[in-house]
Amino acid sequence: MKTTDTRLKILDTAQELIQKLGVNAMSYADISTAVGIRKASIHYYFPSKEDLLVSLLERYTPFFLKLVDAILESSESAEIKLRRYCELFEATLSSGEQDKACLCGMLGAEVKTLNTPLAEQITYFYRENEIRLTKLLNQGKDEEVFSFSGETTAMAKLIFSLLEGELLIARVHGDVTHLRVVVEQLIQLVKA
Amino acid sequence: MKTTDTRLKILDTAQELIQKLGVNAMSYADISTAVGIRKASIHYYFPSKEDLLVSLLERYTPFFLKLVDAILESSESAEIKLRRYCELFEATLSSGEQDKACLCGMLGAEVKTLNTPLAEQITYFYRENEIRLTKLLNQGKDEEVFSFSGETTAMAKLIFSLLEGELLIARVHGDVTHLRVVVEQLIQLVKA
DNA sequence: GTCTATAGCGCGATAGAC
DNA sequence: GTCTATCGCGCTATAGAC
Repeated sequence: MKTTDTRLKILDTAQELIQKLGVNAMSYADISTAVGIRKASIHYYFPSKEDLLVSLLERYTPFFLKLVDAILESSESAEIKLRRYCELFEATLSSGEQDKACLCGMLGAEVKTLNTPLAEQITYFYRENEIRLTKLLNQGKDEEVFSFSGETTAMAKLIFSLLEGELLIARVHGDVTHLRVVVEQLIQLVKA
Repeated sequence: MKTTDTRLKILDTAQELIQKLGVNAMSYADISTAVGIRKASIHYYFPSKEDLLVSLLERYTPFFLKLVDAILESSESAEIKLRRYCELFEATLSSGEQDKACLCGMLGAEVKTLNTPLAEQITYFYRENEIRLTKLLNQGKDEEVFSFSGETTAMAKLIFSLLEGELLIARVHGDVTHLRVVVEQLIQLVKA
């Protein structure tokens, strides 16, 4: 149906704008231009900006976690799985017109300007990623393809923060290579 | 002199607000309230917001790099130096009223809303940190206190992105421990 | 469901008195 | 150097016609 189509276009555009510019630089005016409707029409679907952000996260988090779960449930080796996981971040950076950070990385930076329900949605995304990384790392240790000192949970936190940070920093450098180099180094570290 | 004093108070307040809220959520009105002067008076010192941001970076980068250089030039072991470097980030997170990210981490997230001179000041900060970390890591390898596979430059990039990312993510989690755990894990990795 | 029109506010910035 | 006053703009949001 046409109505849902508009809703989706609004969500897609809003997400792309936030990943590029940040929440506070994204406006209903920007969205309306890109989608080809008037500002008022956006308010029909999302009365307030906060409503829009909540819907955005309700869509983004399950979507991303499903991708992660698909990787975890595949029959690849743990090393390949970790590479695939990192590629999800690389794909974000270089998808579309490029230069996009993780939606939750961006929102995290500006979290102090958001209300608590939103903040909780963001921490949920972080936590669930750390959980899945822990699983992946444990599996790699069991398979004896990973071998690193320290706790797997600590290592999971490290990897997630690394990728979120890398997405922001490689973007500023204007250099996707930066991310690839770091991912390769990370793989070295977990295997060693 | 009193005039310089006001200028400094404006810079301090602006920096703190950006580290908490982001560039686009920081306003002249916020600064004026915190400093106890009127908006117009801020424009006397910094005609435009961009002027203010440039001055902020012209102060922040040398200040931070001097701290790093002091660590590098000390007579500690490479491990202690790396810990000290990480503590600079931890101090940022938990200084003042707390919950502040790195100034250049924040600006990096919102870089697409800034002009190129500013963007270059930010990449300069990143690059100079990576250079110093490379030096530190090489020294640790020479001392045989560090032992990790892969290039030192790649490892330097990894560490810097990790710390910048960690600052943002630990802040959202509202948990300084998160950063400490990750730093400890990092130390394990470079030594192993 | 999309539009025009507009309210109401906060923003960065400037002019000019003191 | 700091103030009051004000401009013009862009923002989120709402009312009401079609």
